[in-house]
Amino acid sequence: MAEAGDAATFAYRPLYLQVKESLIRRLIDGQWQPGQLIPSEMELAREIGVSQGTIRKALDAMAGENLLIRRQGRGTYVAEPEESRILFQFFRLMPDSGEPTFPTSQVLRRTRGAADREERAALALGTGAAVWRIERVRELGGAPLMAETIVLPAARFPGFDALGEIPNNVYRLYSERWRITVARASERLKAVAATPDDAKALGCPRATPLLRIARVAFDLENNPVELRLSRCLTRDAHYSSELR
Amino acid sequence: MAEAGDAATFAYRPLYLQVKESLIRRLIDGQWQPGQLIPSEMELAREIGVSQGTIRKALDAMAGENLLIRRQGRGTYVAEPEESRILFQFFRLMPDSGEPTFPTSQVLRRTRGAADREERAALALGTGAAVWRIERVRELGGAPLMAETIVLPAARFPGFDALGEIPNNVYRLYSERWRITVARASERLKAVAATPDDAKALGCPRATPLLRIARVAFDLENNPVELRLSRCLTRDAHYSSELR
DNA sequence: CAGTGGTCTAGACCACGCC
DNA sequence: GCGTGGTCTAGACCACTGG
Repeated sequence: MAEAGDAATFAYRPLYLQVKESLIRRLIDGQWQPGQLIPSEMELAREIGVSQGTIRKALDAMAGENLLIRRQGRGTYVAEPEESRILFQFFRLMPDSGEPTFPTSQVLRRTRGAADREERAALALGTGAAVWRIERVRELGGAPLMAETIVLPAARFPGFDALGEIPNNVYRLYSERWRITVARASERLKAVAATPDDAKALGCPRATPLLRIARVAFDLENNPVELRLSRCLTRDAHYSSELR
Repeated sequence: MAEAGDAATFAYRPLYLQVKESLIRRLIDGQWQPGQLIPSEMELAREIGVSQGTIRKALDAMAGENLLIRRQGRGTYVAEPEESRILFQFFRLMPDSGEPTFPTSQVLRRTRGAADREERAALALGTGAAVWRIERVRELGGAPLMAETIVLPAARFPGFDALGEIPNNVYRLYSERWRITVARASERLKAVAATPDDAKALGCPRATPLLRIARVAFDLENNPVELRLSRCLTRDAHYSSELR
């Protein structure tokens, strides 16, 4: 980290970004675990050999990406996939009135098969790659809200079949069981008509308009790790999006 | 700005936030106009009587909210509602394949009336308040994409009836004609069935599933200034949302 | 070449949480 | 009272832009 200013005219990267990447590497390697208190700014500055201000810029950037949580007076922690954070960060479907709540889940099926064309494209898989598929219904206040299909590359989730019950918060499961951190996700929304299967699962008439959310989730190294297809009833709920 | 550290234990506001608010005030007052080059960091620091670093934090925060555009070597500019920025910032409906494009608009109707319950709630209006309503169809590549109703509080848009043609980019119109800057927007998405009117405007069968976007746009002072109801065909397009 | 924003440093003080 | 992150300052140098 001594060659801070060698800036070969091209490929110049600010020091704080280099520091940030080296710290993200510690998250990827598992050297820093979710929930853990990391060293203070002063300690990191001494260890890495840069000023406290440079460490600060790196940590602030990581906190801005929800990888770290900074708490004045206490320290800096590695972000955890706990319910409330996931709810706020990754779950944009809100009841029309009342507070956002985490829906319950009921798993219908869990199968293994060859990834189809769409799944291979979304998950960057080769032909013939195997995937796990989880189908579940999620309810809010006792009423069905969404039918969901989660598709996981089998290669990234070894021992998936040996798993007992699948919990509601699967991102915590990915983290604890396979050390996979979901860092960001990209969603594509469309309006579709309920298929007979959807109608049955959701208890709605066939061809009811549903909000279809196709989500691809990415890990810390920006590899796609999950494809999720949700078909949502939006009679009493909506997808919330803030633009600025 | 001399009493930087009087911090009455409660109601403490960091200096850079106070500076930021005073600079936002210059935008609201029109002292700084869209597109204008504002004074350099050093000049502002001297004028306001704080360090360059504090000015920087304020300007960076404003740039993060897309109020300013900073360009190394050139200076800091007030953001303008130009096509490409609006497209990127406020228009999340993308073709399934190909680059995002700004759709064309054809205005069907322009009427004035009393705001209904929903409009009053969204725009924070009192009973009996008047609104303008613009109904238009937007097309992409010659095919109808969305039917849109724009609702504006008449009080905020004086002389609206004297307006000639309504341009495609209405945010630029708001800015140039009424000095209203749209700083952020909040959207609620649902799936609905096409009404007969929608079906006619969009040239689709009745009851086709449509993506319904209800957007409320806010000005620099965080007052709602526009309600927009869009019903979108999502056969060849989708709403894009990035979560991190 | 001068001027701008961007980075980096070093040091002081403040607000906060915990003991 | 101590250690943490948060703010504020001052100054140096770097990368980029335009004349």
